[in-house]
Amino acid sequence: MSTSEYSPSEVEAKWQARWIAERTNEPDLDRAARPYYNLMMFPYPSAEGLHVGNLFAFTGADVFGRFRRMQGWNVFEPIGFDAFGIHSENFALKVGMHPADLIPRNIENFTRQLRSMGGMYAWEHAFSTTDPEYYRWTQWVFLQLFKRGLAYQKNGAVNWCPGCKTVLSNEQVIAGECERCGSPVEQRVLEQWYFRITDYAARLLANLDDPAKMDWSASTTLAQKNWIGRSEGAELSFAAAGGDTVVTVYTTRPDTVFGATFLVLAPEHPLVDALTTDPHRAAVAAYRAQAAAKDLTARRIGDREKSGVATGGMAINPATGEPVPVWIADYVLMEYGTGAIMAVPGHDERDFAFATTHALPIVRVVAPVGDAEPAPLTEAFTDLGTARMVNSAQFDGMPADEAKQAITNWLEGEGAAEAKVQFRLYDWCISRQRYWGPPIPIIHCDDCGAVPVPEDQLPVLLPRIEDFRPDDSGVSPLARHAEWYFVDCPECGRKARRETDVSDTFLDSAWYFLRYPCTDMHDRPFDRARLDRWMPVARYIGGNEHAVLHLLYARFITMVLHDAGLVGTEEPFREFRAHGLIIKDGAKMSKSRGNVVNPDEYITKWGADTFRTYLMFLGPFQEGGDFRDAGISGPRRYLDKVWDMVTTAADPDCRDAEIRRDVMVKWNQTIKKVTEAVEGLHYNTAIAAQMELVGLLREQQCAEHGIVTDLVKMIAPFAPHFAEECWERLGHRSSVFDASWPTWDEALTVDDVLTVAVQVNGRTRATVTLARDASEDDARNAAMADASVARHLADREIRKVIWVPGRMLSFVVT
RNA sequence: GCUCGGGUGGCGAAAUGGCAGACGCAGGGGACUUAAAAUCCCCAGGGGGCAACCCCAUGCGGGUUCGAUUCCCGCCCCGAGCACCA
Repeated sequence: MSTSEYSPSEVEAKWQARWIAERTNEPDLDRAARPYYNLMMFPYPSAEGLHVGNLFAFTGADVFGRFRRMQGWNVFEPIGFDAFGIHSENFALKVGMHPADLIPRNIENFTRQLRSMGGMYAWEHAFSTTDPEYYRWTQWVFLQLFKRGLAYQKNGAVNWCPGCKTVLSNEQVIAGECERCGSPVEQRVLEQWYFRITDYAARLLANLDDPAKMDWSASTTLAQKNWIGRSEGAELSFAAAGGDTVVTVYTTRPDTVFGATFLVLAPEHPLVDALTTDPHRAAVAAYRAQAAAKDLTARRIGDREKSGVATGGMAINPATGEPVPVWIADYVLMEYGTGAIMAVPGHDERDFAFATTHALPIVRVVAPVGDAEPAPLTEAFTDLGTARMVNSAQFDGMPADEAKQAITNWLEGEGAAEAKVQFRLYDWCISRQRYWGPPIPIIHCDDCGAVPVPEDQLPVLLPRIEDFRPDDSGVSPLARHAEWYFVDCPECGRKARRETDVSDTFLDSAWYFLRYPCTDMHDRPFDRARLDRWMPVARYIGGNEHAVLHLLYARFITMVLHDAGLVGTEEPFREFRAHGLIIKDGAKMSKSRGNVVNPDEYITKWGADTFRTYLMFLGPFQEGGDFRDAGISGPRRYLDKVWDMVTTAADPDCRDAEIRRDVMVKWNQTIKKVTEAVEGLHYNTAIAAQMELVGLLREQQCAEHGIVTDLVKMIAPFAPHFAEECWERLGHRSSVFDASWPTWDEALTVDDVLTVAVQVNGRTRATVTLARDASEDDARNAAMADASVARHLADREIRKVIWVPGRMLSFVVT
């Protein structure tokens, strides 16, 4: 290989081969002294290959892993493929291939691309979620939840996409349409499998605020909190007039109970029949039918007209003792709270709109302090802060936030209230009526019910069938295959049927990080002792599009396995950092916009190291950046300069020269700045700082061996092949990633002369050069001696002088 | 509608109370070359001035401060997420 010309293709091929041959990136999982689990979200291997957005995320995570490794950690950086699911299946249908043929091909292409970018991956631990050796244990995870009563079946109204012919989660429905194919979504009732994640709501929420367990990007933590949606309030009882039926409502504003002028039940509420009087029966039945026909999404986010009908029934307000009418309306959701509300139109916007539409009474019970004669309401008054109670009997005059507690206590004494914490989170539906996923390991027997497949009979292999296209029946294509469908019941031996739903891909990805360190084990999914060394994941880097679902499900599954004594840690990810998005032409990269950039051509043209450095340089990693290929020549020129500098530094005829003080200072400053910037994921400024150092070295014509050595180390996380080659040319035999990260001398990060700005009335008028330890008087004398400063101070009286040591001197004059 | 980000040169960006625009791209001028590429040097927010210098400038408007891109209040625009959660 030429020593004078930098040839990325040669350098990269050489080091990629050597890393594999020497197992450079395969830590000893059982004996690592300082284990550091560096995880990135594994990709879905699409037919299009990795795009620049993927590469940006993976490179950013890899830079951090390499940095930690040079700081002396034993870094485990695995990679794999999340290859089950509707994406793969729909694409296979579209191109007329079988996913079992398509996916290996895609994985091969992804593997090639991931190798070419030079990630520090422990390839010996790679897997695909579609490997039977993996999904065997995904099924096992299902059984652990089943055993603990956390997996159950229920009939539920679900979103049905007639295009994809499958159930969609609420978050896959965008404005009433399928997020994937755009078909209008319908409502269907199906029996499905759910995980009881709501049992864990309080713990999942509490841990978010426990710094001993979690240190996550603030935006991600916040998204999870909002998703779990804890609220505090009370359940209040309204006795139906003239009967023993009691309607229980949930409210977060028990202070407003005196203003509750009617009740609203969800149309599906079980008490509707009992409360409806004969004259209203027909209207109620019609309204319920209409609500049932609406798909869930239209009902959730459709027009905001507050429709509803009266039942004719009345209930007694427990605070006022007055009868109030009971209505039904589809703005009240059966899934949340008790499926019934007390409507307080004076202090809730939705109730106000409803009362206005249906001419129901509005009573004000909270008013701002200072409103002597509370004005009639023209809109709901929802402020709580400084408000006080009115029209509320013995509570009048009390601050509203105090009244919340006081009224709950009072009604509790009357047996009509109970304080209650409510969560917005709902149970996780894991059923998919599709083909391309792990079959749910359950056998349905007419005598024994839902029987788990014995663990020693796992995996329940997904059979290769050619007619995997879903139909309109709402049943998985697997049901059409009798030889697979009918089995003997594991308990009684009689003829039984397999569960034909497959599980959600989010289940595959809810535990994959537990499998990575244990892929060599074939008799168990993972090993407690080995996981105790590596878990929790030290740092997880991924996109904020998974802030809620994936990250919450992974936390939930880990928590369940922890409770079962199978995993030592309750929280899987010690640190999580969300990366930004790569924008092109002002928009997120996507196929539909036609602005997707294929990284291959850039790697071929510029080299992976240049491309990596460019991606990390174009903007702050946690915010993303704007991709434009014009900028890539900068990082390449930078590497070329370093290459030349290494050539000089490696020359034995090039004697180490005395290092000038300012170079010494810049060297130490750069190490400090780069170290701190990489630590904070400010990769763009870390690279900028290195460039500054290179600029100064070139200006001084200095290629001192020690400085160049440190520079190569600092480049290494960004341009790993390049750095290995430079390292070798500097005379080293082992990997640069086994060298230690450079350190700096704090005393040498400050120059012995400083430039200090001089301001007069807040405007900079001059700069003066001072010794590092100059006093205020020194600065003042130097400043007064400056002609410009003197002019601005002439004929003025100095009222005040502010001295910021080493930075600036400010005169305040008349 | 609510929540969270963000708005700085021609462009990507930096600076989180102290010289706004580091670093890089694109641009202009020069050197080298028969020429070009590559490389190197210089210039480069806007305006005024021969110049020393001066004024304006970080989405808009106010405020705090000796000093504000940074902190506070109000508004506008862009992006992302959530969506009748009682």
